[in-house]
Amino acid sequence: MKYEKKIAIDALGSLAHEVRLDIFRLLVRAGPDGMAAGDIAGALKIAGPNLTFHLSHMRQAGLVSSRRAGRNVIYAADFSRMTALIGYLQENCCEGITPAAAKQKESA
Amino acid sequence: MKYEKKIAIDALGSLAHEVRLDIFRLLVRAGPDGMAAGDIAGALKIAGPNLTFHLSHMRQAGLVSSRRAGRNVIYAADFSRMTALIGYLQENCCEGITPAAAKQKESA
DNA sequence: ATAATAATTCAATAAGTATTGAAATATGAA
DNA sequence: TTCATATTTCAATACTTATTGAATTATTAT
Repeated sequence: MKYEKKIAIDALGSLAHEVRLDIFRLLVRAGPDGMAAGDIAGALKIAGPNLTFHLSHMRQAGLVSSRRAGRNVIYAADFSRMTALIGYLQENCCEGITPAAAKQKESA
Repeated sequence: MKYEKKIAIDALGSLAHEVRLDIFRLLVRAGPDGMAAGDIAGALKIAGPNLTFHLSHMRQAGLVSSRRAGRNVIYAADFSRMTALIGYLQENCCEGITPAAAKQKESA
């Protein structure tokens, strides 16, 4: 499979679950500083092991990064993967429908 | 769950599979006229029942529409769901990173 | 060193998704 | 009507993903 497509599918699959979408939105709102795993668990009421499972999934998909800070592990949204995904969808799945593509079409 | 979020998750899940992403991209390229199920199966080398399974999935998610034409059933991409998905992701998962949002931020 | 807190790993189970081949339905042609 | 083509339904199986509770590892504080 083409590399770019695999990246896109991994990101799509990672976001296609309520818990993970909630996590990602929370981390987007938290910004670059991110949030401790425990705080995410508290905010979304998810059990520890389940949270780890979903965060690992998202990290594998490149949607979040993590770093340790004392006994906490801080997770942060990785925006570049998100914008790459949107770019992929616009280029491959829209064909002149989105504003950006429509603009291109206009000037062609 | 919020309605808009459910719609987004369904669309994400529907696109998060190689076969379905391939189908969708094929239908996007085919345009509004769409393609007969058999032609999709031929182009992507998918067995009939499996194709039906994936197309049903996508129709349920609102990504494709279908109509019968003689003995063929024609499937077409539904662009509005796709653009709605991109809009959702930009609004909820990007926070001022995409060009559009950056523009808004600029003028704010 | 001991205890307390934070997070992860592990193993078991439950739940959901994908694929296949055979059978059924729908339409059009001879 | 009978036959051929197109698609779907069905049932079985295989595969993947999600959830839970118990045990483990990592870090800090006493």
